[in-house]
Amino acid sequence: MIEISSDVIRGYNDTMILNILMKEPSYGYEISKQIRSISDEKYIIKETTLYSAFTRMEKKGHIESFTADQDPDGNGKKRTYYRITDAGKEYYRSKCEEWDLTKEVVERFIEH
Amino acid sequence: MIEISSDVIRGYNDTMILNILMKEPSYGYEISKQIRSISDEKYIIKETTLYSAFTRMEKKGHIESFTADQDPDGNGKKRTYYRITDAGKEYYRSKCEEWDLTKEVVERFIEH
DNA sequence: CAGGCGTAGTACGACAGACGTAGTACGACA
DNA sequence: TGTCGTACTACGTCTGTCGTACTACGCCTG
Repeated sequence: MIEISSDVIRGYNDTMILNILMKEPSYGYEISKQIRSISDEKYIIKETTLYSAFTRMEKKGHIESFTADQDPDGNGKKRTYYRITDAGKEYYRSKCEEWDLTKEVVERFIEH
Repeated sequence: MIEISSDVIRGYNDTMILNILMKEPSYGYEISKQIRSISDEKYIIKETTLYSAFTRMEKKGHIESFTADQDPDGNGKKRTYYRITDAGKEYYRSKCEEWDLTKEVVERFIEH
């Protein structure tokens, strides 16, 4: 089975994360599971890659973090959630446009 | 105008170069011009990126270098040409397959 | 009741590939 | 004479990914 190498997807980790956050705020572990399932197990993001993406994107102002209880019934456990900002949405949309262009260009160098 | 960022195309520089070398042996400057024109000026590979790709790919055994005269009439000037090897062809084909998969996966995270 | 698994991360250093900057060298052409 | 196009090379920096390792809590099972 062919695997997706991270160098290929490198430019799109942030975009994938943002795509998930466009629907609703979420947190690391959940996002990682979603990427895995949306891609049919074809792409599994590494923990370190994911969490360093959060730090980077928060610095850039594309996401915001907040903590919330793990259970609604609220035992003390907290999780770090992330929410996409307006700047993040803007960035996500530009990345989508960029993708269409990139896809078209790369395709010219691919033989089927 | 949207520009293709290098992180996106990162995993495909080698593939693009190999695509050009699949047709015939070529050399740095010429390959750079071809990438530029095939992509309609949308992707311009940096010199340093290109030449370091040659070194890397030669080490991996995907390409071979040889020198040849710049003009067929042969004044002393030489150029370094590169030729794709069998291993390089194999690698190129696998990258093309990988691309199809990657494209499909990334697309699931893109909104149009 | 001990140990493993799932959940939910953090810390740290290594590495590869792309990039910025700069410099070389030669010929054509104005 | 100087600039443009051709055809590179050298060197150091930066960014993002990855390997490894460690913490901590709760649940389940033997």
